[in-house]
Amino acid sequence: MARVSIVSIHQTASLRTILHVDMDMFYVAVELRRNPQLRGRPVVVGGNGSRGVVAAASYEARRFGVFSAMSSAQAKRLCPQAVFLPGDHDHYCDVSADVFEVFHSITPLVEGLSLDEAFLDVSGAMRLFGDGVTIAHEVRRRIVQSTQLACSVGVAPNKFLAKLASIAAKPFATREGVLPSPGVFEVLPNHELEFLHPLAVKSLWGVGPVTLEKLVGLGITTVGDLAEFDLSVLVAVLGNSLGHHLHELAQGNDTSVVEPDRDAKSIGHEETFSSDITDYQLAHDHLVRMSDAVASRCRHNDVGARTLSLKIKYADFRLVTRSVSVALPVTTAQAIVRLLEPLLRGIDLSAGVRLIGVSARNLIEPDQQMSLFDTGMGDRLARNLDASWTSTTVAIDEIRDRFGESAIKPASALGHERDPSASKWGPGDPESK
DNA sequence: TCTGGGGTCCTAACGCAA
DNA sequence: TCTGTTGCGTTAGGACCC
Repeated sequence: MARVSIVSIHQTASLRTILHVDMDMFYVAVELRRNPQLRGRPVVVGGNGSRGVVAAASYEARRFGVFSAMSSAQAKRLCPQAVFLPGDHDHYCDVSADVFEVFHSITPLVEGLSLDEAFLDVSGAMRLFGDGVTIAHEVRRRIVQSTQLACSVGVAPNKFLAKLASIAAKPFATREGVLPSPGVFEVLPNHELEFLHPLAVKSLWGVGPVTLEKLVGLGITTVGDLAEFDLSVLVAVLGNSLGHHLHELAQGNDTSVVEPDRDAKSIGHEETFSSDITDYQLAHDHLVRMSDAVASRCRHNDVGARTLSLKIKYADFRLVTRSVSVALPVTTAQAIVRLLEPLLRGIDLSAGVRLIGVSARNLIEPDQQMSLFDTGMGDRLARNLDASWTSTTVAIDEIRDRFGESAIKPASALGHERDPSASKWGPGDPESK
């Protein structure tokens, strides 16, 4: 706790220097490192099947209009001569660990956003290493030395601007060739708006296709337009949270701090099938396999899940989710399957299922579990508690045998006397609506 | 032969308890 | 005892990010 308060006091100091480091075409660069003969050629990493998408494209491939998130099929049409690689997530994780080791050699205040990018709060490291730009060059030098990989670094007084600055620091692919990149780009204090206001409004964090369409409908195309726009209208159109959020960003304001060691909020696994599924038994087999993958990661992270979700994407891309919460966290595949099985049975598979996903949310660490006994269901369980319940592994059968059917109902129903003829799964049951 | 897989955060509706 | 209010947890869905 003491460390957290020191971090927050330090980071709320009025003048911060934040770095956003983004590896250049990370997955592709890692592949080129172990296959140097591919350098200079268009290379695409991503799902290779008929339903795959591009995870990363080399600058040479981008010249042909290939970008991440595009379907692999379209990428092949645009650039048939590209080398398509399936991707090796485990290897990328290993290389990412080396990159993050470099970040931690500069400052402990490192917040990873993904395998290949992170925020660094270097406000406290400047006495040792020099100003923000000097540190940015030092980070680049150390990463090249340690991994032979290139990165781009944005330097700014807050996270949001640092993120935009790193984009400005990146190489840019055009049809004619790849423009050289500065590698480091700084947004100076008191010059934030000069940098920010000419940018397209879609470059703001939180503006995706849907929000962009609404903003364009209001006549807003640049960040400058947004900054001048009436806040009350913005809130009316975008909602309270997003309206205020974007309005603040447009003024260059972002008070969020660099948060090291953020715990995962959910653990999930999902798969798109090469052909659509209509058979319940087959769907059930996939459910078991994915539950096992999720449970295994939960145990590896030493957490139990109080909420389990099932996600189904139909052949026509309609998406449905079903979830169930339990009083005590689960960590076994058996328990997850027992909870999700009834939800899967309630879903009509006849339209064809393209994707099934399983995720664990409401994650609880073993030492937090005892706090469950302070509330609701916990009181009842506690009276029957013995030492074995401190285990993180709780099988549903065992809960049912020892505490009755109500113990596996949603926590909202716990402690309430409900009509036994009412829905087994409470208000979330689609059958009960 | 359009549209992955890993996540986070927000909102609305609803039921229940105080 | 009844009713309305408020707050909270759960559930479902949507938008967004890399």
